[in-house]
Amino acid sequence: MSATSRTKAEVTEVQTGVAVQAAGSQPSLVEHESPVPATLGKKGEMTRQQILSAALNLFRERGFDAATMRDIAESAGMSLGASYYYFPSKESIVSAYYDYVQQEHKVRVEREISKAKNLRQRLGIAFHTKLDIIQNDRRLLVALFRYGGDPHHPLSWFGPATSRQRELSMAVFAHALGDQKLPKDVRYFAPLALWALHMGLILYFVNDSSDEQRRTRRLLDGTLDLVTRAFDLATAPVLQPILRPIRKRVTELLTDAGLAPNPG
Amino acid sequence: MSATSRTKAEVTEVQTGVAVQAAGSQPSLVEHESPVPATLGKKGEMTRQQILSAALNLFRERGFDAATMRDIAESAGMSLGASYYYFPSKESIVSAYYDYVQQEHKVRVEREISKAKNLRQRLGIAFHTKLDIIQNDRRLLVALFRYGGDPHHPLSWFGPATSRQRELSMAVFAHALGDQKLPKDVRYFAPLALWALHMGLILYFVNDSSDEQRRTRRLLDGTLDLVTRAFDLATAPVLQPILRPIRKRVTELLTDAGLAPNPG
DNA sequence: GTCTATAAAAAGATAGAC
DNA sequence: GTCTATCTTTTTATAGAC
Repeated sequence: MSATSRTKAEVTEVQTGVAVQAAGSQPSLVEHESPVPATLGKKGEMTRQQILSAALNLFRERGFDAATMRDIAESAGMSLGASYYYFPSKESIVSAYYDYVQQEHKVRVEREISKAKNLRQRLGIAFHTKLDIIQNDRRLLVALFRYGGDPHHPLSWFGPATSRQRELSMAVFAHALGDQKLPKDVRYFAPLALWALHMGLILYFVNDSSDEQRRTRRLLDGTLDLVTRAFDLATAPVLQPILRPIRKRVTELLTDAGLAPNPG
Repeated sequence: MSATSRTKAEVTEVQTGVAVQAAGSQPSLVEHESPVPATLGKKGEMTRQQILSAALNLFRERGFDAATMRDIAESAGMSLGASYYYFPSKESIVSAYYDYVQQEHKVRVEREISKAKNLRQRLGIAFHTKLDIIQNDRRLLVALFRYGGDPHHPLSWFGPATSRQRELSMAVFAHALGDQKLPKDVRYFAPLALWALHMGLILYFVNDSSDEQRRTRRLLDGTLDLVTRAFDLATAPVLQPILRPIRKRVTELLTDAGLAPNPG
């Protein structure tokens, strides 16, 4: 379990959610395509962060449904109408959170990836840091899965509205793969496969009631061992006569299914 | 909590919801376990079917969210209160639909499985009949995925409330496997794997806007070709030195993750 | 037993004053 | 930018007719 040794300070940063974000390298965690006035003054930006922070705390405490906009507004020390001024809907708060998660994931992986000595460790960092970031947000993550099956909903994982977040996430996994020697087709689809795997693990994670979700961590480590072995097998010369036609077929299937990255 | 030994008074209490909140538990789950209240007379059963039918039509037309209980009741030719007498919530209608799907799936597979001449064809029947049944219900199926990530919700795929449906579904896939010669561990986890695969395909299916979802059908056929080949490889003697330790590891992982069927 | 009619409450969202 | 007041939709619950 390599990347799981978060310091307390870092965890606290995640828990407050607002992420003190040392020296504004990025403008804001919360620049979604939401109709939020781009012209938020310094004070307005503070207020927005207050609302976001209060909302995330409430989501963590009692879940997405049970936390009402009235509660959020009150907890942030303002009126209901004021909070709607900053977030057009309850879901847009979740979207802002998700943007934050992606940004944080990218930053952490880029920071820690150099410590890894092989593919297994790089994958470990990519996956474990993701879980680290969302460790305390299982009740909130429910809202992210809620619209997964609804292709027309703005928060659907498959919809166009979240394509940016999806691609960012896949880019992180691609980065974690590094210059690993892999067959061309494997390399091409690996980020997608890893993204899908990580979504499945998050689904398990959300449902994992074990202490600090250690079960998910064990499952993850075991799965990554197998994934690494699979990558090894994928390059083993003796197996190529068997594997190459299979890879070819898989590539055709995924492409025909419209699942190829960067379509068109 | 035995769903079969329910007195009439208890059922009424549950359905009106009075005793539910007092107890603080989730007795409404019994609705999922006994989809048709035994206390309904012949006429009542008709009425229930009317409501179910009207609801499904509306769900298909405008989706789960847009169809209100008032619409459903009106479409079924009765009052709001009457429909609540038969279904304690909108979601319980979805649950009834899902019960129907399972039952229909079982019946169809049992009816058609004898036509198949090999494993590939048996799997084809198992998967395609499932898609046949839900072919026109993509907008409705959204509601099935909605609570997938919420372990405490009665309709969560992973929750105890839906375990019966899950096991029924896996049993159908196990039946489709027939007496296919497979390693013991592979056979043990195959129904779970096939169930998971079929859930993933349904997720794709729901998001598939191609004509009559032909894309999903193609993806399914290609995937089943690969699955069949995988089963072949799993039994190929020359590959056992490589595969056996991997299978062993996978078995350990799934068992430790609590994903083994018939736990305990 | 079965159903009608209606009320009350909750929560998301908005309008307009300041 | 922030507030108060209000709207709208939906669900839960119940009284009581037949």
